[in-house]
Amino acid sequence: MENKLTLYNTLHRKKELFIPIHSPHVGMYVCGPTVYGDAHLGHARPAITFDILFRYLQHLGYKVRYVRNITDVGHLENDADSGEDKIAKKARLDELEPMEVVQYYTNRYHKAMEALNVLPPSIEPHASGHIMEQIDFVQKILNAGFAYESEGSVYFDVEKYNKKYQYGKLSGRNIDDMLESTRDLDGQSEKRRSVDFALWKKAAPEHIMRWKAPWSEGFPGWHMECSAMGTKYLGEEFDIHGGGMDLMFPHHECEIAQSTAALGKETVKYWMHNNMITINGQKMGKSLGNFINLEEFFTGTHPLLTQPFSPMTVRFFILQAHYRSTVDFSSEALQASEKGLSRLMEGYARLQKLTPSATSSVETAGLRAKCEEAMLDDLNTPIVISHLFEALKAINLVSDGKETFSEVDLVELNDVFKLMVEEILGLVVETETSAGNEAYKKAIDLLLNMRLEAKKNKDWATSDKIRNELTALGFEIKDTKDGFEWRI
RNA sequence: GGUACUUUGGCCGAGUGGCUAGGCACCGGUCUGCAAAACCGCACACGGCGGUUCGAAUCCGCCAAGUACCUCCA
Repeated sequence: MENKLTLYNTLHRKKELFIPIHSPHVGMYVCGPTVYGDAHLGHARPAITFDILFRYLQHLGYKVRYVRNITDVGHLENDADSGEDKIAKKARLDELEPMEVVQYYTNRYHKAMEALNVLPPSIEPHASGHIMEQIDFVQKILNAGFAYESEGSVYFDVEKYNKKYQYGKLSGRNIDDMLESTRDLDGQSEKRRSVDFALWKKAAPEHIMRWKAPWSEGFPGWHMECSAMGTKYLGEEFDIHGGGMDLMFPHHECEIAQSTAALGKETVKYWMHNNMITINGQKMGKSLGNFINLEEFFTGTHPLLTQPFSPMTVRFFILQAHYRSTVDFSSEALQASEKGLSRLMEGYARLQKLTPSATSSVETAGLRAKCEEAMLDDLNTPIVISHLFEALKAINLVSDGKETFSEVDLVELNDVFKLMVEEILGLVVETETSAGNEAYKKAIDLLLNMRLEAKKNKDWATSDKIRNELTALGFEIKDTKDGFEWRI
């Protein structure tokens, strides 16, 4: 497969040419949500970022197996290896079975992703459904000598691992510094070192989520699931592992250590991380209490929002920034995106209705190559969008009858827009298509046709009455050369 | 304290050693019965101080401000 896709590899801090291990197959693993609460804007970012990558790799002709997990066990509340399981806590508070909590939020996550037009992954494994694989993985690490048992729990021996391999290579951390800065906190823990992390935890008597293992009845450590499920479905070596930047340490660092310890080799070739979303310059995070649910965006029911924003607006907003930049949220920025998106989508709709002329009077031939080039350069979606807007100027001029497109150019332009807008950026026109909706649309058309008649007869009073009252109801009426357009 | 990153016009947000990113807003114009939409034009941006260079916002150094990670978070 010939292409020049470059991706930024966090492991080496630079863009690298993407060469799959087993072309044309590509294996891609992305850390999914811990399902103990509603999805928020922060969840939308990796989902959309890696959705773009998934779509684009397929466009390039690769056969992609995309695995995105659901974390439903092992993710603890507090410092690495103590505190309550997040799911269990939510279940206790709501008086539900843990799996009820999991199912409820998984369903809601799917619904939100669908609204954002995020394609479902090829496989969506649950941590709780892969306990056996995780136990096996822990056993492998023990057998390799990089873990120890303590009071029924199993911990990863970071110091010993670091003597043979390098712990901290992904996040750029130095183990000696880490040991030094935390040494005085050590003492009564069952861990030998504070930097060690849990592979298996013995369950406390009141802990309801528990499974039998050789060491105790308990549950796997948080980092275990990704190592076990990633290698199960994608093999001991696979191409891409993605996730939010905040997962780089400790989660991904520990994953690397686990896999390398158990298998004796590097598992992931390209590590990719999307940046964070900020609110007023501050990271959106659970502990800060400043995160906004996706549903609140869609309904506009959050104090920071001045109005509802549609899923496509949110998607477009995220795509207008590069995935490795932080993007600062504000109602103002969202409004700008909303307007920009509707201009883009209206222009695209107009394009599909244009009629060809004998020749083209404006140049748009380079659009496809320019868009591809931007995508190949580490998925530069903002540049793709800027090229589309430039082409939009030509489209609008032709639509106004000021310029012309030849049939060849028109077909090409339609093709590129369909490819880039719909298939790669995944932007779709948001419309409801029920029968009642159709009838309602026809009724509006009828009214506007009556207005057209009135205009012909220079009956401005009637014409303005129709337009003004529709405007008052929230419609936007635009007169065109030979008719009208409207939207709500 | 350690590590990393960021700093671009009113707002958002790309980018390259010399060539207009783009969007939104504002203002002016074309069009229109009036408007809206569309189109055209407009602001002539790159944290500060030095250095490298024929030339730097883009490379290097120092400084300043901010953010993130080092605990859970996408």
